[in-house]
Amino acid sequence: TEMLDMYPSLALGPQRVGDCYFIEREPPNHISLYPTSCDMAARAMPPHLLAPPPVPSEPTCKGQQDAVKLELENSSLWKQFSSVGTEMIITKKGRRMFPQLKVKLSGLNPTLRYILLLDMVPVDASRYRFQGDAWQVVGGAEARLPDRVFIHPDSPATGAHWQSRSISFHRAKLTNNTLDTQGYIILHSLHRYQPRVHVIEARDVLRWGGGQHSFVFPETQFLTVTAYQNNKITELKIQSNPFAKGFREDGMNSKRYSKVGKHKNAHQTNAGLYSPIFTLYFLFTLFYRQRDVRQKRKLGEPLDIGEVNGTPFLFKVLTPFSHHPLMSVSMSLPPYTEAYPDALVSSTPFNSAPLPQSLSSYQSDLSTPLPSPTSTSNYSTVHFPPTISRSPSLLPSSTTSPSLQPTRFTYPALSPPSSSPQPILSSTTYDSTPPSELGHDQLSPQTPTDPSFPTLSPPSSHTNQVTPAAPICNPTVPLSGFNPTAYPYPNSSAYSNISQGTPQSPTDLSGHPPSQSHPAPSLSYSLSPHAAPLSYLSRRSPFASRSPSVQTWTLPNGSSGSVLSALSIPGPGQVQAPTAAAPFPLSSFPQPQSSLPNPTHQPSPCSAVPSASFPTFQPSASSHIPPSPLTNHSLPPQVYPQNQIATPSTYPPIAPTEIGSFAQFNPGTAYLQEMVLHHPSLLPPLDPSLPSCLTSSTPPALYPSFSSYPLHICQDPRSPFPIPLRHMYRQHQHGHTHSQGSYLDMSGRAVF
DNA sequence: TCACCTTCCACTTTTGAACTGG
DNA sequence: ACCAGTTCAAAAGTGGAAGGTG
Repeated sequence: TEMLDMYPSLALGPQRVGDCYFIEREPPNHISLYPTSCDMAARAMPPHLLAPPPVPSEPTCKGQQDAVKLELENSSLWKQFSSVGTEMIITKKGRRMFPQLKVKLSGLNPTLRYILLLDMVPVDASRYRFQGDAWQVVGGAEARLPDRVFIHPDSPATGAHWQSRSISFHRAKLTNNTLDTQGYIILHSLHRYQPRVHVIEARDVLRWGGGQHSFVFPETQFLTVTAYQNNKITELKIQSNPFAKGFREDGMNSKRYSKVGKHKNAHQTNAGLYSPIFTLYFLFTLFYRQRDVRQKRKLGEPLDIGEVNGTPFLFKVLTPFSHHPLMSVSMSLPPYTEAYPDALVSSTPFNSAPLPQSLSSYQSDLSTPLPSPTSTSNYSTVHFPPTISRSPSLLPSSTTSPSLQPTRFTYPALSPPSSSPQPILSSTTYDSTPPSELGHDQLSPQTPTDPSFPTLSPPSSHTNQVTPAAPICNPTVPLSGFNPTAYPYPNSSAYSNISQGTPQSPTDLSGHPPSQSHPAPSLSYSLSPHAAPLSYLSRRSPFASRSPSVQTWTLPNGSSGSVLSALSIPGPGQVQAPTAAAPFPLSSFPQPQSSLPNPTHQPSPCSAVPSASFPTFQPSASSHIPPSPLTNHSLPPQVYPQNQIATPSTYPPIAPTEIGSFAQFNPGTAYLQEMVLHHPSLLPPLDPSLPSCLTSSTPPALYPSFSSYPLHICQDPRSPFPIPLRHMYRQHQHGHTHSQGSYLDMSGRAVF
């Protein structure tokens, strides 16, 4: 009763008792490094036992309409760091991230509850070293560590709650202590990681996963270090991080001028970011009313799960041992054992998703629909051939902003099938660079900026004026020629442009109305049914040229262009097709345009896009970049049948390749293509009978970026609960505070 | 010797209990 | 007794420096 009071919509189905939920990470090849009994049991269970009957959803495209969007609020700051090569300190005791991951959610059902998770996935399988002002690959990555997920302290909270404020994951800590017991996210030093944010619908404590959306912001990639390697990063950190004020030489707080100007700052708390409730009692709140928990704490009474109803509930994260970027991935949703109330179903965007594995749009790279127990034939599986990445080195050539020149990175490149290197971008046309977004995110005006990001250049114009990018119209290129293998994850430049996309009208980049003019190209197969058109703008770094111009790429639109707007993809404009030696055929697609007047101030759009769908981007330090095999568009598009699993034998050798600035998120290993597989026993099958927003030409959903490390939510048929909630509660009592958020490790333990 | 890591330091911000007043 | 606002010491978050480790 109390629980129902707390969660009015909570309706505990009898069959749920004893059930156990997991957030599971599964290796692409379904080989779990840490297979658990629960997981094994789940897999052993017939699909129909795991996947409840699909909830009758409205035959509408509401899912699209209400597509969940996640925007990176402090995108400009991230871009500044990424332009230099973001480094994150990891310590034994745990270190927070800076910049913080600050996002804004929208598109949620205000009445439903959601859980926000943060995790980190390796960007590649390499270890790096900072040498000669550049990051270079020095070997293979170390064995993957137990994955841990940071649960936002507000979780679970209603959609209204999440949408009413900025969401910060600043409390998440990174550690290099593999034996960490605090539950911090364990990372290897000198490795590259990509943060991911997951939004999971939690209708009630026993029914998670009504919808699952994962978001990735390429500009948030970082390299882990125990001590800063690049002094440019150090400078940026000191200038940007309030805690580092003591190291600023200019100002009253400089420790060199210690005792001077020292003052306590008024309470600049993050009030509003975190509710005083829920947080650390994340799981607890699933069973208790907050006041009950407080009361028990006051009385010193232990909180035992048995006091609730004996329903085991847990999240589990499985860590894939092997994580070759090309490995297959699988994702599953928690099956529901009972249909949601119609009202709820209709009110939630997730439920309307017709396809089981839709990577819906770029708003969210993961949108998991309700499972269907009867069908498994529609699992969308895309197997991408090895990604070829061989990018020409990019060296800072300009002195425009010497203090923050892009750091060169050398990434391992997968051997291309083709021996003839092709420039990813052989020729570029530029338009005016949008004004800088400086002054944002605590950056001082003097903070050197890297022109690599459109928002930062030109350095001389640190104004808030918006200089809308005026992408040159790109001749429509048949998408049929689109070769997924040639399009690794886009670099940050593209995103930076996207985030600052100028377009504001619903016309596509080529001036065509959204969605019809251009038939879905062959690429569409790799896009989710909700996939939106994607365009990229890349600006040449001032380092390379004083004549800023813009490259705009538009990817095929897998479905309606309306979704694209969520990505804040640059607008109107046109697509500048790569000229000579274009890595791939380009075409302009309908591009929903942002309604925001000032694109440069828009939060960074989530890059929740299938990595394979991104065109390879080459930092344009030079317009005469040596050809890259990766961009060899002569390679025929390869479409793999669903359920096809990539075999390690297909992995190309890794060869060190300097691919330019970290900030550029160079193509290649940074975002390797991934293929999608669905867990046969856990994945909700696609019900063909369900209404779909997809057009007949729209291929099955493609699992988006970083699908190699999917976040799984599955139901375990067995009830044993490895760790009593009371234990977690006690941990909390003696450990972190509620507001610190909570972590889940691969073993299913919640660490507070 | 070197790259990398750990620990400590001095600084700052954040936090929350204690206090105060209505 | 309760609530809201303020105060302030402790805790926590910073990068630098020195030393340790392999």
